[in-house]
Amino acid sequence: MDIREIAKRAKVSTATVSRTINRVPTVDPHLAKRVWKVIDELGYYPNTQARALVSGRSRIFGLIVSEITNPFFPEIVQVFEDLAVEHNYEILVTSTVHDPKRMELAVRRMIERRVDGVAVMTFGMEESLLENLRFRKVPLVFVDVGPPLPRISNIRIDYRHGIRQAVQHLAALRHRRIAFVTGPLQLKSALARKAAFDESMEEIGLEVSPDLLVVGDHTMEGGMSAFRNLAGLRQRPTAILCSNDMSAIGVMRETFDFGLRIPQDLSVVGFDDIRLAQFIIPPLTTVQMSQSELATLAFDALMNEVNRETPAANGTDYVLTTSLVLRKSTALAPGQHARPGRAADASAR
Amino acid sequence: MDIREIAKRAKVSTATVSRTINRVPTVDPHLAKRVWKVIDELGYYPNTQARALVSGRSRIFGLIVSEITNPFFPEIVQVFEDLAVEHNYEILVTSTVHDPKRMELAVRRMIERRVDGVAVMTFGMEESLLENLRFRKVPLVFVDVGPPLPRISNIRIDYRHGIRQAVQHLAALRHRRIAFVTGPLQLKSALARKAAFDESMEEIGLEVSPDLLVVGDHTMEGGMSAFRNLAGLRQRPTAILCSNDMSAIGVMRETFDFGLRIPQDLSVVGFDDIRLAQFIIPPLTTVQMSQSELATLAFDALMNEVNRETPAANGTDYVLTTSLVLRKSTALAPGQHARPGRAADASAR
DNA sequence: AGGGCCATGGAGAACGTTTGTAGTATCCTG
DNA sequence: CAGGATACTACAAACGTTCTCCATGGCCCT
Repeated sequence: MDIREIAKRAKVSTATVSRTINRVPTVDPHLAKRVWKVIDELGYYPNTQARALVSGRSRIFGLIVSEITNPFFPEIVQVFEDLAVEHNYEILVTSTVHDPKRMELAVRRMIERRVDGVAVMTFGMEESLLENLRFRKVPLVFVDVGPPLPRISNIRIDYRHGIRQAVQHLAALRHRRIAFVTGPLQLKSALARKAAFDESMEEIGLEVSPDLLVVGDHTMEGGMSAFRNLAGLRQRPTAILCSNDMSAIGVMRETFDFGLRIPQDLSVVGFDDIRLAQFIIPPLTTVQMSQSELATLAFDALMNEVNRETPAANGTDYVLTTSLVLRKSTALAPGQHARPGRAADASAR
Repeated sequence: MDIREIAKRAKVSTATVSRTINRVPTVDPHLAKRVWKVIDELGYYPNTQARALVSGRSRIFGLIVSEITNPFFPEIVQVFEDLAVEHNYEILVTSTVHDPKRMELAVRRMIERRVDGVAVMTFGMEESLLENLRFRKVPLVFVDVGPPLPRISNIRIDYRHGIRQAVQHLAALRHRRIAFVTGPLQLKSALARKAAFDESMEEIGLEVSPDLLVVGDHTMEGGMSAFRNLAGLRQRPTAILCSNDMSAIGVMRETFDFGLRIPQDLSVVGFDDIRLAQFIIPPLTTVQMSQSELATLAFDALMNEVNRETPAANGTDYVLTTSLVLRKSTALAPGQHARPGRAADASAR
């Protein structure tokens, strides 16, 4: 069943049917009604591939994430899908699992399907492989790492704001030995988080000794082994800030085996605010980087680019800020009692 | 850049280029080489929509899940995607969020994109809306709930096997008051799990009092409130079997507030074996229903159907069994000491 | 040497839409 | 009532492939 069948039965030309479906205003309302009637009766659904072929727009957006099984991403996928559906777009999700081969393949698949744009939510892995897409003038949106070129948008994340709040929150609770568990250091976003931590500490005159900087990998296991390192220190930290929530959860899990209580014996702060963060015991204080806002910005960026007549020479930037959300995993540093004290001054030495 | 451009530069016809790309064996190796050279030089990628239009096969499979943010599903999506890529297929994932409207829309989208098959992993919600797909002769694969019709496959889940193991495991640990937290009762799979529990209990002569059957909703919050119900009982259960892992995790979280220790004071068993199950404290004993096997079966079912010359009259069935995986959330019932006793006999009264 | 067969390549018709352009009623204006 | 403007509608050419014929040429066999 195709558009011709509809045309025949409605006694009009295929052109009119097409125009009716696409709601071109010049078609006579009477005729349109007749056409719609036939369409409904026959249960006709237009063939998107034929449409795409002639119109040159596939109405598909690619969405590249690094690991869909990482709890951070499903939320993004969900929101992105919602928006896509709403705008009559389809999405092609792909999860690279940190494998350049898969990334390359994903790019090829997207080009073959002639996607109208691609959102790259891998936080700084292998963007070089996307050269091919750029070359073909496909609108792209990155998180932080996109080059300043036409048709390339960036969502700039203000890591500093949230991390600074977290550090100051801990300092206010009289923590002075604050550890930081980084993410994988080849990841740009992990580097940026660490930098934000360093700056925030320096700003309030707190020293961060190398002991207290331990590298993780953004997984729960990474957090667990990070804590084991930290626990082996002569002087353990009283608070740990983690580069993401999964690490924080790993840290918390490991403290359990050491018989430490959170937050009484140790404060823990995460980053991301994945949904799980509010459900663990105790609920995790963390820096929120809204996944739904991120997805929305990415989608809008693509949509804007698609509808733009002439692309901006240096692409467009969008900003996403982060901010601390307080829950139950932080408390006054051990040994500090809740009395007006001068402890905070010590940090100014 | 299209196939004609390649043809011109390689000094052959478009037919030959097409044959070369599709590796039709009748093309002279010499010529083929020449064609490939041009293709590589120009970075030509065939246009999938044009291909799909003429060949009548889109090489897209739909994948409908109920909630991608539910930790059970991302694993399925990942495995399904892997297989799809491997077979040069694309997937259209959609998450219905238990909304019939979204389901209906998803069906429309899939028909418009002319998918070659759809895997419906919603475990028994709103299959009626898929009538439209069946009508259009699109191969479908369901979990348990598909009707016996041509081109409709089913993955039959053997809930009983795993749940029976779980029940017997608990009985062996001398639990007699075993509670069951169900899923949402409109969900077929939840019903099947409950039925398997009932049967398994009856089989070993253990009574299941109505008190101990509490309905949950497959979420963590549901598990939490389920446990609150159970805790209010005159006689609390010593073990709780849950219809899924999220409920179990909720139960465990809530026991924490009641000052109960798991497994010493209460044994908990989940169902699904989501990845998270092994990372919570204590690691959850649960009935495994392998997500990757499920995804693999679903994909293969679709693939088989697509390649079948004449569809089987009643569709095809595949079987997935479940089985208990022991971790740390179960122990001897409280008050029972690890001595050879006659306690088990009591259940035979 | 001539005929027939096989291997291979090419022409061109689909596939189901959109869309520019040309055509035709209908209506208004003078 | 003629003539032109207006408001639609129909025709037909794309879009980029695949695939069915059909043609060509080389080779072998008698």
